[in-house]
Amino acid sequence: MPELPEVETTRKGVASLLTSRRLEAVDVRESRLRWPVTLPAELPGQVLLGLDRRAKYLLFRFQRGTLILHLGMSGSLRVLPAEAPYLKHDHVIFHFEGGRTLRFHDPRRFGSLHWQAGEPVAAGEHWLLAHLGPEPFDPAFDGRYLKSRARGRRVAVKNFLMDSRIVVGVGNIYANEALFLAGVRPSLPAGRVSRAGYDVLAGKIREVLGAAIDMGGTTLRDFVNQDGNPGYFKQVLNVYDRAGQACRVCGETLKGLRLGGRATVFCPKCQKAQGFRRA
DNA sequence: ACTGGCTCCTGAGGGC
DNA sequence: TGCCCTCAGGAGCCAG
Repeated sequence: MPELPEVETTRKGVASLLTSRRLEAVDVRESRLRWPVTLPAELPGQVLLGLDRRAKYLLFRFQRGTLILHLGMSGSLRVLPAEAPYLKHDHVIFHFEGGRTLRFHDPRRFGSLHWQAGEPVAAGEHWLLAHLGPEPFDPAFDGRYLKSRARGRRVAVKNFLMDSRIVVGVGNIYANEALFLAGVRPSLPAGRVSRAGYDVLAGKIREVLGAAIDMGGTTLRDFVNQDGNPGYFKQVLNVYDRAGQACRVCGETLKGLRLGGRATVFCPKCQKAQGFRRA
């Protein structure tokens, strides 16, 4: 399940292999993704100018438009020689000049592909991207911002942080981890988290995402990096998937619950209602 | 304006 | 060994 670090790792890898290459053909082998895939006839023949990212969307900048790709839950991209055999669930194949192919592989088909015509910068106007909040590494994302957006909100702070209109790129794993490191209880209504709590939270979100990006992304079951090698954990996860086990800090048994339908784990001792551990 | 629940889908994992 | 059941999860959508 690609989280922001996996998407960023994929972006770097694919960009290094395909930037400045001309796309010769696109083979849509399965169009039933999250939304039906419809790509324009004008796409083949264009040169890939660069690869950007907004939230977990990858933005392939072509000469006359932008291809907007989301990996969904189980999606991955690989760059392979044209003659390499296709795998089951290789849904879209992009044939680039020089015999390289980009393959979008997505067993669960929660991923998506859209085309936004026009100058590359116009991709931000696409409806998928229009209402996204700031990137975690945007200077505008800080405790003051979070506190201002949280005023009056009764939704659990964990779900608040996972709302892409508030801040993008904070998936379930990192929401759990950041809340643990900040000492904030996930179920606390967003409006009741203190300004100090949000100051620490903003920093911890950047910390856990940044560390994972630096290491090339943590990985769970489905992630395959762009070279086709299985991913692996490098970052120690303190709470995610550890319900019932001992807190690494205090030894207390970690508790699991569901918030907004998502698996949530926290330490009852380290994560007090209002408080936060020293940064 | 918010909120919580639903939806898409396949493969992994547990129980027997 | 194999079958069946449950469930996970990003994020848009929608009803209340």
